[in-house]
Amino acid sequence: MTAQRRVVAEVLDGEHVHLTADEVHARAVAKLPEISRATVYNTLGELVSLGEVLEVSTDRRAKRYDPNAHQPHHHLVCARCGAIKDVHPMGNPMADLPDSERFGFTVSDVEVTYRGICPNCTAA
Amino acid sequence: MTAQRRVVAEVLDGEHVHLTADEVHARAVAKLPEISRATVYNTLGELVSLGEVLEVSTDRRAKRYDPNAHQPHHHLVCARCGAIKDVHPMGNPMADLPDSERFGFTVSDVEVTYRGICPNCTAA
DNA sequence: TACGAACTTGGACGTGATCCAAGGTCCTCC
DNA sequence: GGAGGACCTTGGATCACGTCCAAGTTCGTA
Ligand SMILES: [Mn+2]
Ligand SMILES: [Mn+2]
Ligand SMILES: [Zn+2]
Ligand SMILES: [Zn+2]
Repeated sequence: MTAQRRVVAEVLDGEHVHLTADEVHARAVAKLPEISRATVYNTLGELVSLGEVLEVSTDRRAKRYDPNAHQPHHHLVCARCGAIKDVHPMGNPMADLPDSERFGFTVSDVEVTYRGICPNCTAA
Repeated sequence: MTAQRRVVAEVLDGEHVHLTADEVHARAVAKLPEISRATVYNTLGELVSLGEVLEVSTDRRAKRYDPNAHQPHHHLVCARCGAIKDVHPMGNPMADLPDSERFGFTVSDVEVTYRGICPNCTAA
């Protein structure tokens, strides 16, 4: 556990957000000025392998890193400004895929992304 | 309607597949040797705007172009080899998001991606 | 035939991510 | 304390994918 890794972990800890690697880097630099982008990428990659942080790809821009890894959830994304909310749809989407639609796959995961316009963007 | 556009449309027509722009280009070149990548990108972009073709982003690699634009469906993806199947889960995932989980958004779309291991990759 | 709109082309450019060789830190063993 | 080595960090090079752009081409119309 180096100072660099601690800082990256701190940036993500507790905050219920979805930051890009560059945003994590910017916040890390505020605490440890000389931390490099490469180290931020390395550390984020390790946290993802450890299951402490999730990668979220709601658009084709930068990946976002989600520290809310222990409570399963899905995402609601504003198509205009990119704002992201954690959501918990009812039911179990996995159970909604009949065997006849599984083509022999061993299905292990399902990811649901809702899209729409957020209140801010609706007002503007 | 130029020869180039016709060829791109032909490559996608009828086939129930999910090709990358490069794969479309490769197949187009087989029919019209001097078609350029730029034109393939332009034409795919137009087909997407017209609603004739869907963009599918199941991973962070190249976008895939899906001519099955008229029947709503979701995708089942092999985490190992990337194979993609069209699937039709039961129920309406949109209806499963309670108002209390919408945060004032106007929700217009939902995208469901199942992940697992395909029979080929399970065998190997 | 002359003109102009629309299309095509190859290559330059942009973004996000990964790779890599060099240098630094720190623990262990003598 | 000093040498050795494992592991980490760094900046810049490189990569993949996509977009942009200026120049050239095609083709319908007058
Ligand atoms: Mn989240
Ligand atoms: Mn499809
Ligand atoms: Zn918004
Ligand atoms: Zn597979």
